[in-house]
Amino acid sequence: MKYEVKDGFIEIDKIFDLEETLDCGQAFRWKKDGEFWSGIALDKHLKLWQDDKKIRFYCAEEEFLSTWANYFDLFTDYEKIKEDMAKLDPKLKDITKFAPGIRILKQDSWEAICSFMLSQNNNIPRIKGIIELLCTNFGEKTDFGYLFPKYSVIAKCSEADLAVIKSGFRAKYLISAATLLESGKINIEEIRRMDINAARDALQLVKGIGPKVAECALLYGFYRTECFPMDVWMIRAMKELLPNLSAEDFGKTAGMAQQYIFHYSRHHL
DNA sequence: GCCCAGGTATAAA
DNA sequence: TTTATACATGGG
Repeated sequence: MKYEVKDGFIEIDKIFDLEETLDCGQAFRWKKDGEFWSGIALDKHLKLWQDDKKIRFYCAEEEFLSTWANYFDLFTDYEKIKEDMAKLDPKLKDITKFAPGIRILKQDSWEAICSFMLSQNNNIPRIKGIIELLCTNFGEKTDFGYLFPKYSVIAKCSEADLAVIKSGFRAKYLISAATLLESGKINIEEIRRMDINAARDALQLVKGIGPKVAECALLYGFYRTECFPMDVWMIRAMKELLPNLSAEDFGKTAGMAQQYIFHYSRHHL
């Protein structure tokens, strides 16, 4: 990973795009303010900037290397992934070109579990709003904003306590996940080590996690890129654009491919 | 007002 | 085992 240490920021070549990556329905806490993107993830705050040639990370070199380089998946060659996709089906070339700067973020597991439980039967603007309320009401306050709340805090909550986040019927799902994690009946690190089907089964012990949310949580929260979340958009895309392809055809890069297809289908179907 | 949203739990067939 | 319906809330 090539990078330059400048005065107050780390600069890299523009090997991905901030908007396409931070606002494509995989993460919900990044905001654009003026010419900067900023957000809180992994209990840290980051401000970012980009132009046609460069991306800047406003943090120390140590934090860039220990945290953000991995979070933004900078060690993975997405150009190679897109080339392999184009070989699978010529239509995939147009699909990747629509948002060539997408990357799959390596998000916190618990936050991803919550985010995609909250996403069910819901729309992206409101998902963001609910997560914001969840953080401001139950997350630790820092000088740079509210952290994503720990599951130990949510495990102590009643549905009535969670009414303030206006998540509706999804509140009990958050409590179910938090309680199972707090009790040790499911464990993030164990799920990380499981084979993919055992991991799916473990997550679906939570009330509120079905096949789709489990797939999202494993892709975005555990970086299991063989996962291929199928929602209404993906079902339409696969039917209309790629009827001769299935998730298995993408192999270990299914999740990456899915994100390009999802983004494209939301804007073109 | 109306429709519907990156689904799932639950009941019924 | 497959299919239908309720679900809380608010964005568009």
